[in-house]
Amino acid sequence: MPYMDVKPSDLEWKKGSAELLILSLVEARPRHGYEISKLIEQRSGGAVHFHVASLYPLLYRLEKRGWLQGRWVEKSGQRRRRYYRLTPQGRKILASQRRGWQTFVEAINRITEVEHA
Amino acid sequence: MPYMDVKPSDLEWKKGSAELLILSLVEARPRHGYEISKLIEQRSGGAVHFHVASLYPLLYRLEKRGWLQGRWVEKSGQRRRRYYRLTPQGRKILASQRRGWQTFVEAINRITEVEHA
DNA sequence: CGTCCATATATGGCATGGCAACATATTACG
DNA sequence: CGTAATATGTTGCCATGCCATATATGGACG
Repeated sequence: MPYMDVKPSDLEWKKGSAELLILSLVEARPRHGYEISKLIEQRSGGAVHFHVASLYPLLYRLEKRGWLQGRWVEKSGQRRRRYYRLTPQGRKILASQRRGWQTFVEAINRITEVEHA
Repeated sequence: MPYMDVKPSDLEWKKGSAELLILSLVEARPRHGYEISKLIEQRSGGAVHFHVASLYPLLYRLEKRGWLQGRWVEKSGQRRRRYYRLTPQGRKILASQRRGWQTFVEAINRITEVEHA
């Protein structure tokens, strides 16, 4: 039976938000993919979850665009990790996306507000 | 040259928000597709725009799911219009989606907040 | 020492949903 | 009569996220 799930949109809302999330999380310091995915879950209290199958390809895309720069780090007693840091261009994009997200949310709120009389 | 657009996500953010927008707009009274698309543009100040190629198929989906009920209305001096009204089930879904949207936005904001020291 | 779990990265194929482009009608206005 | 605004509709493409699966390492436990 399809459409049993009352909230299919919860899944769809995520689309496009991943970029902003990742850029934000590597703003303060470089992080690796797995760390980013854990942070998203923790900080959202489980409300938002990005699968690794979405995350890694997205990291490659962001690096390809020059917004992130990745670097392999190998430490004894650890599996190799690829740390991504925000490039100057990425920093500009992040600022722009933060503004855009605010504008978007305000617009959605304005439209979906309960009509008063 | 690809990726010239600094904000590809602005387009992606919309994905999934359309359901909430439409359900909200037919909450107070029945509306037809064209009216809904105009309202979205007006109330968002042009920040959000849904193309008809997204809108009409979505209206059919929502009707198919029993969240909306459509009805043709013909008036002299007007092209025929299909007015959609919110069903009782649709009303429940709308309430649920409003809550879900709030939760989602709060989660995103929490994750993307600038880190304080 | 073997097994299981958490860590960590990677990929092929699928589903969803918005968009561009195109298409059809009707009414109003000059 | 041409053009714009209104109003609905469809086909095919593309971007993005998900599922399932795969590989590899280290630590804990028995």
